[in-house]
Amino acid sequence: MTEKPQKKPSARSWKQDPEAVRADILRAARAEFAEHGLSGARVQDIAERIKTSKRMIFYYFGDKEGLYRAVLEAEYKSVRQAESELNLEGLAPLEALQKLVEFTFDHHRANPEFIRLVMIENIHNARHLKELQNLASTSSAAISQLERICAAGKAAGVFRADVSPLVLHWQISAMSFFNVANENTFRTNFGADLFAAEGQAQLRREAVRSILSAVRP
Amino acid sequence: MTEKPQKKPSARSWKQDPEAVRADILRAARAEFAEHGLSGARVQDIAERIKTSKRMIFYYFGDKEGLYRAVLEAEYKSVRQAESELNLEGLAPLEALQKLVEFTFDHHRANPEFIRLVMIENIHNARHLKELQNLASTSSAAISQLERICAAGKAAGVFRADVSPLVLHWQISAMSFFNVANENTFRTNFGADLFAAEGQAQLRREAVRSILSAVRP
DNA sequence: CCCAAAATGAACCGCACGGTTAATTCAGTC
DNA sequence: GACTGAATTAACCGTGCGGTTCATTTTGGG
Repeated sequence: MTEKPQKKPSARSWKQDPEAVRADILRAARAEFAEHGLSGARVQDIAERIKTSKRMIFYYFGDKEGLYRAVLEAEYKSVRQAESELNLEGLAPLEALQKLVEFTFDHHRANPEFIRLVMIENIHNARHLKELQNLASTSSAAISQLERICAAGKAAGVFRADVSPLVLHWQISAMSFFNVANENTFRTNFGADLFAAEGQAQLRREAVRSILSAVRP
Repeated sequence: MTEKPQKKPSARSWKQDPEAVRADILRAARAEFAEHGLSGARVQDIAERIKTSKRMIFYYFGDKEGLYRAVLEAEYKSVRQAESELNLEGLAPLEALQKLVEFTFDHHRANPEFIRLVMIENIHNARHLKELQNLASTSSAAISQLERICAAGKAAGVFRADVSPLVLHWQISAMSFFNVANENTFRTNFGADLFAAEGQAQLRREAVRSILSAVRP
């Protein structure tokens, strides 16, 4: 379950690889927190997911909330990293916007654990997220992408003059997030069709359509 | 905190009003579950919110999950009731659709406890919602409203021929739900502007715009 | 080889929390 | 006004869980 890349290949090294243990704990904790929430997660169960003891978790992360905070921070960093790697250079504004919507839609779908952590964090009124000041600086790359796209779109006359990048981000996030976050209640209430392959393709197309048609002058 | 309407005004009646107690417990439990989630909620705290004992809760609802289920069911019923009271008779399709979006947006904003219960239920993969077969029959009134609007809109030639009421409901719900559910993380990441009065008005307008412009032929 | 510091293991602790037992009070009935 | 069943209270219980103690092993430096 846990290969250790150990930077210094100290030959017969057998145990004692703090960084790998830390990383293992983080992964296991992410899964456990995403599955059961903060109060629902059991420290014991996190330890049992990997080959370590409860003791180690408190040793490295202090307490349960400290571990939760570490998971949250790592996850946000990783997601923002992925966001920043989307390259929209050289695309016309409408094309760029379409690609951004499709990317966001797909990226949310591909990262349900992150979605669940954000849901959980909202249940807690973002109390823990607020304490992560390291994150404050790196405000999402998606916003700056949208700002560039909007500026270009307005300059080219293909966007309304009063489109707001922030509102656009809100709309794109809303559909992409809801699609994953509320899948279970939605399918229970209205059937599973929208969550099969064709249904998802349709929702993706319609999300693109509603965003693109809303920015037109 | 808890006036009792007692059907039979038996003069000096002092206590012993089961229905009122049940209703009190339900209200207190809704608040507690909405605030802390299923595992985070404390039965003791629910009892302390009103003037009753932990024992009463188990007496009336069996166990913690039974109480949670009762809260969920009552809340869904109440929300569907409110939905069904929206009257769109005599409006042109586009106007009707606009009213429906505005109503949904406002209704979500006005019922944060319901939103939080749905979030919590999604964390639990809708496990408890699925067990509420009483609800299965009464599938949302919003869908049938949308079906009527879409039929009229297509007949009048103001809607695309392939708009799907279900997809439309998905989009409207997504924005309305996200707006409340993710307020805390969104404002932490991107500032509070969108959640002040003017910001909310703007989001409401833009939600309407994106839906209306997406159904046009 | 020795020693201090870091890392780990095993067993333990206090208590909060869901749930129960058993006794008491109330409302209506004859 | 004694009887009955429903409603209510107070006290209790078992244990799961977050967190700790203490001892032991491993690592790296002189």
